[in-house]
Amino acid sequence: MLSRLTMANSMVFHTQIASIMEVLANAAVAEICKLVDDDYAVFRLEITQSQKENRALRRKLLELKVARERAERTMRERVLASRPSIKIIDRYRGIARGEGHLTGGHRSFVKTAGHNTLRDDQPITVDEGSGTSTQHIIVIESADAEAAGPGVKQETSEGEENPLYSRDLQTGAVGAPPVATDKPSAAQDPTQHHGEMDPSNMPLGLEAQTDLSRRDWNRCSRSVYSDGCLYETGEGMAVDDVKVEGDIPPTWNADSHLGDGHSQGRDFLDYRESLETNPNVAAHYPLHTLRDRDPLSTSMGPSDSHGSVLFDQVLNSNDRTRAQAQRGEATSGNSKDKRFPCMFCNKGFSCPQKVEIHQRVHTGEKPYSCAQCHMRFTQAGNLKRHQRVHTGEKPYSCTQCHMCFAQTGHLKMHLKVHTGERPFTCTHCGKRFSERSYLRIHQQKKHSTLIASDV
DNA sequence: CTGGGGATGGGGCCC
DNA sequence: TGGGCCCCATCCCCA
Repeated sequence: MLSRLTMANSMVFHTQIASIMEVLANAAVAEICKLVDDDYAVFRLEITQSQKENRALRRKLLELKVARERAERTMRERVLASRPSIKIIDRYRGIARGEGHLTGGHRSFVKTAGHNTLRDDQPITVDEGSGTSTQHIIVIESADAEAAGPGVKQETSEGEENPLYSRDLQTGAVGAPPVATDKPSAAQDPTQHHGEMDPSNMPLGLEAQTDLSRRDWNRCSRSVYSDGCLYETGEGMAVDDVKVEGDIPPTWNADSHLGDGHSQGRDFLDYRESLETNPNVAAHYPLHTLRDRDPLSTSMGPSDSHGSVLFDQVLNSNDRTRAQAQRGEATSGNSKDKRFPCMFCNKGFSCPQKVEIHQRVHTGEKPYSCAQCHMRFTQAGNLKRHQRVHTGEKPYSCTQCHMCFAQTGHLKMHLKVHTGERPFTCTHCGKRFSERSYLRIHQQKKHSTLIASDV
């Protein structure tokens, strides 16, 4: 009886143990499930956020492409309006519509602003939001052979004739050669020593830039940026280290111009804006390569009254080039002696260094900085000349009076005061001026309507 | 008219 | 000898 009772108690005990174990196990499982659910919820939240970010980035990328296409179309229309017989169909149009692919078809080079090592078919890495992508930038080219009129040479793939040396494409309707109404006679005009250049033969840029010409330039050009630069701070000369492989060019360094009265923050923005509306540049400098260099991202400070200086320079550079061409000063890209073309405007130069210097007009790079005032210059000679401002040196003295000048050109101008030389004659009223700029100002003030009608 | 700076071309030097 | 590199003169524009 006693043993039976003991056995019964034992069974009850075991039953209770089993029950407790089951409860504990259920509790453990429930806790584990709860943990899993919590983690899953967090995981889902993260995924959702990532998806949102991806959508936002995709939308941003699309907006960039649309904006780029719109800017290019605008400039293309302007170009076509000025050269109605030339039609240019570019591939970006197809890209923006999703008809093309950045990596397909013809490939071309891309030059990131501020660094000159160029190679054909060189991929670039663009930051388009969260990630990076490697793209081959397509040079705008005439893709629609039927659209192009007779005589219009289209850019073609590698191995074809270098359009830089081809004048075939220059058959568009262009204006008559400019009439130099503000010029003195050839014998009088001191500017007539420049080479001849029919402005109508200026390469359009959109069509003329070819892989062949670029290779020629690449082959012959060196990268000054990879050379490093010297400092002559002791003499007030300083040259920045301009190794800018894919980085912000020194010109746009945040520490270069903050508060010095020559902030280039907006300069660059304006410059970029000009590039975005400049078909010559836009064809070679895709906007994202420029946006990657947005100085705002480098904490560039706000601009000042000088902010649009570079903007004007860059915007006016093409105008100035055009004006020089009209004066017969621009050099031809097809000359044997001018076989190094600017990748922006196709203007030819005799050696790679000239191209390097010239292209600073477009890139805004100013590697030479003054140690006294932080002014920056594209050329060492200009910096050297500038430093006379600080030294007070005026080595050019007038033999007729006590005047001294820091620049020889100023002395030359000044001498006309004594000689009375006035070689520039207004064709409208006959008034004579010692300098072309005076004549131009005079005509703008007095004969603006006549000038407009001349054009 | 002066002064400062942008930009180009020529020429000399060096490798 | 030719090309790269650098310096300088020069023209030009603009304030």
